[in-house]
Amino acid sequence: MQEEKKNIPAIPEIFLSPYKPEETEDGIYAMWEKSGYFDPDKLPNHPTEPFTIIMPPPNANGRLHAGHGLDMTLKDIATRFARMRGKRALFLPGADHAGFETQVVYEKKLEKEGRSRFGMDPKQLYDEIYAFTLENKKYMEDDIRRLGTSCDWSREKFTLDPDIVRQVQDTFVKMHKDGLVYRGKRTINWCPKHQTSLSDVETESVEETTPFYTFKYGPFSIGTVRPETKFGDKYVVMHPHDKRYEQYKHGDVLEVEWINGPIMATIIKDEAVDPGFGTGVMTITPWHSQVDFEIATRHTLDMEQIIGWDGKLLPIAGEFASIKIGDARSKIVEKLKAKGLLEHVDENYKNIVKRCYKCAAMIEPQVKDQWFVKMEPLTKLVVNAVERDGHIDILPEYEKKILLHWMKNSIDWNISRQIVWGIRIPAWFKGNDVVASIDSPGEGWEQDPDTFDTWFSSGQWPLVTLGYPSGADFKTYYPTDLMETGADLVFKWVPRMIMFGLYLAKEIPFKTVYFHGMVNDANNKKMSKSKGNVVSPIDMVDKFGADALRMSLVVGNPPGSSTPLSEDKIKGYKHFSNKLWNIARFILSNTVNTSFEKPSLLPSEDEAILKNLDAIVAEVTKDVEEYRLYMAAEKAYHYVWHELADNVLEASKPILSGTDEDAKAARQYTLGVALVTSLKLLHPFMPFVTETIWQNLPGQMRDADMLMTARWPGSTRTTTPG
RNA sequence: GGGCGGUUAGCUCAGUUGGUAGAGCAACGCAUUUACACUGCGAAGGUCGGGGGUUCGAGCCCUCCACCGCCCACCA
Repeated sequence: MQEEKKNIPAIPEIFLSPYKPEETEDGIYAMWEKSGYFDPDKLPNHPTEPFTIIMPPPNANGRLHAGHGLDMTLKDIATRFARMRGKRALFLPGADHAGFETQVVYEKKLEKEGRSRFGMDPKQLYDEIYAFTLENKKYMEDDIRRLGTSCDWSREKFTLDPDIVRQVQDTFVKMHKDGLVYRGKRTINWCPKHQTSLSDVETESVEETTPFYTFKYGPFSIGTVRPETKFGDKYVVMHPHDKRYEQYKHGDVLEVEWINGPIMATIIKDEAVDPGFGTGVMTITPWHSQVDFEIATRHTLDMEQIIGWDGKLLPIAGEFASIKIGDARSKIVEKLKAKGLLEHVDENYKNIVKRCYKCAAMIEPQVKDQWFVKMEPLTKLVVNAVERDGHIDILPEYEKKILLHWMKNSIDWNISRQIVWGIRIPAWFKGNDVVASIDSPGEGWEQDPDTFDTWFSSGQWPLVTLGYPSGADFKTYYPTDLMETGADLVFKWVPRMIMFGLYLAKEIPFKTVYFHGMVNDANNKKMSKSKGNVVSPIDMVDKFGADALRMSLVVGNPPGSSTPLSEDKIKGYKHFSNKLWNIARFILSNTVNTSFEKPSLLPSEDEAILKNLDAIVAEVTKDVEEYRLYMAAEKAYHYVWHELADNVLEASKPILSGTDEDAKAARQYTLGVALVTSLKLLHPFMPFVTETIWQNLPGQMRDADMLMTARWPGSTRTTTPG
């Protein structure tokens, strides 16, 4: 045995033990990064045809989660493929200050320390969150590196970089001039805990069972689920054609006994009332209900605030003033009952309640002066571009329907946020005058204290990261090739980017949108902290290597669908890394000192092996080109393990140990081609193990110093390993 | 209420323009030989949710039904 070991030909020592990703990955990444090849302008051979992916900037307030793992992997596969195909491949990384999200995280931290943002100096709060974010940003960036992401760090952008802020503010000023933003007193979603307004996509509608009360209101019976808002209800509304109430005329006034004594009620006839619901009569609270607000606007009725910004009843509530609305309901019902005004309670009534998507506090509709984006002219641009011109591919295709449906039904977008963590809105007030301008218009003007909704700035991300409007990168790399992001962003982000791209640059910012689904736990259940089934991608990298994680996220995971992530699956691909490692070991140890010259006459068995390999190369290439990455990965995997290793290598053993020197040389050549081609095919999916092997190949097998910049295989008939 | 998916092996899911049903995991049997036990070989496992239709041919296209899931929504 010992004697035989000595006869094993000399191959690099690293192959004598199993593949150990934990010992090589960091070094390989450092080598790539140091080479400068992540920067497309520094690539060898100076390619000209650009290929661009802008990274959806991860929130800089924490570590990456499993979804980010998938996110980075898919984009990195596309980037590495493009780079190997000789494109000027740019993958531009970023970090998101994530306005409201980060502020929520920071407020929790403050709460733990027994502090509160209310009453804090805004500047100090901003600075504290800034420091907190920068610290976390580093961890997030390290995580991106650990996954093998080949992005150009020299171009990294943060959403609060001065040039980004400047351009976002410029856009606002331009939109104001174009009449696309306006200041309006409108119903907004107000979170009383965080004391800020929220856009519709930042709220969650949940069905809940709430008692439905019917009260006596003068001669009428009115229904409500929110008695605590009813103090100011001095309008009673019914449908104009409702025969039951014919005797009451629009504008009639009558005195009714109500919560805190008699009030004067005015009859309003409006078609918004459904005569078939309840008694067909309702009172309205315009300040705290969208529907009521619209009715009141139609008839120019008074509106009065009942609930304060802090979620407590205002003085209009009389004896109930300063009580939190959550506690007020039962007390008010009791009083109305005592006054004999409670007619009926339906305990099983189901209605939709809106809650803050971060803290689940009940959203209080409030009327507030806010900045709104006038959506209709902009969504029209998007619908035209997406529907008619078809200059955009959306994967999976059905997401296009969802996107268009949303664009066709969107309502004006509230972009004001009452938080400090974000880009300040460049608007100035003096008395009743309003000016949109980056700099102060002069003496006595005060800037709007509000900041932009985070999607207002990230909606311009593909533009601003490339230096719109005049940057050199913008000219070279815009529009980008691929926007790959989570399917949950089909509303929040993607349509807004298209909107801004069309509005500002007159071009859709990307040619293809690829939506990935959720990464779930092994049982395909949503990961959540409370369920304790969260899998950290970095833990998996530590345990099985980045390549194994990447493969397990990609294989069998088509666009749009959710994928289960299990340790078993990742372990399986770690085994595959090792399999590839041993394939290299076997081929190298059987080809020591061979020149890899193509023999003048190739035996038919070798021809067949190469022909088969060509077919796989063609299929994988086509699949990646058409973004069927899940299939490309599986095919490459299947070929390498179950064809190359199981069949080709096994069949080669007798030839390699035989006495027919011509057949042996031919097979050595063929195996060399097969190894090099396999490494290239797998590189975009498994960059670390393939590059590690590449670095240990003899020079005559390599066509580039780094596999990362090697040529993507075409037909093996024209390829030699050397 | 509106929109969008899904239903294929025990489990998790692929299946590109319609052309002999696939993978991984699990389970079963066998095997230590020029790489690899983080292995190899083999066998087993499916009336593709149900009905109807188009077609020479349907997992795939059309239609109806059932069940599961996701998203959106201002009936008080």
